[in-house]
Amino acid sequence: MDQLEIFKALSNKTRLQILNWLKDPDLNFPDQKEHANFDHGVCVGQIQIKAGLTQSTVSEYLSTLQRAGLVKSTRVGQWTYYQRNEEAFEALSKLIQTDI
Amino acid sequence: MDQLEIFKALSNKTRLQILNWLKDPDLNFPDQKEHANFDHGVCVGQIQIKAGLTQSTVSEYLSTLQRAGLVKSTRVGQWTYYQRNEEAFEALSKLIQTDI
DNA sequence: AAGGTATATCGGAAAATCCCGATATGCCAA
DNA sequence: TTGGCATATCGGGATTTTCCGATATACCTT
Repeated sequence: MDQLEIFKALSNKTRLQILNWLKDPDLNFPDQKEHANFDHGVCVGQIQIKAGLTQSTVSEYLSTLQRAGLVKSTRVGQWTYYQRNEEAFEALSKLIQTDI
Repeated sequence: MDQLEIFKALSNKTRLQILNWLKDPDLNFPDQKEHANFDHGVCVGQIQIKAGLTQSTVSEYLSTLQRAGLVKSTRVGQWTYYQRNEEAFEALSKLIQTDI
């Protein structure tokens, strides 16, 4: 758990929004719901549309969140699905009570 | 509580160290102990020495932490004492469990 | 009032981050 | 195997952050 890397990852409005959207894929990504379930999370393209930024930027942001451990990804065919890593948030919450 | 401002304030190694040092002034600022108590926290000069950065930088960092609500300051004569705002950390810990 | 000390603010060079378009990679279907 | 689609990576201009030295402000002492 690299504190600094985590806080840097959280220091961006869009990345915070993405994490928030991933809390409720059903609500925030209705389009994906028609084609696939959310067992592995939400695919990059859906997140990109919602974010309104370019594909490259969103892909990079998701990598940043993953390097920080805040999300995990699953590749299925040509899609990469991202979902929150809830254990990381619990750990971060506790870390703030003890280490920071 | 501005999430983004808080995470930006925490996205710097020195600022994280300062917050950590302020958890135990007795241990981390023995020099101040000889001249003043820690009722209002630690003065900028002591923090500056420990950080090994210039006075202006440390002053700026403390302002950043204060704007984020993570520390509070008290002016006494020519000294400004800074101390942690523990309520903010508790709130942040809970915010991560609910809002992020 | 004058000089000394502690802190805050200003201006700026260097480094990091943001976000883009272009391109590369990997997978799938025909 | 060729073309199309999803995602990742690359190169770079614009903006922000980092950290400095110089200067301003505020207070205290004499």
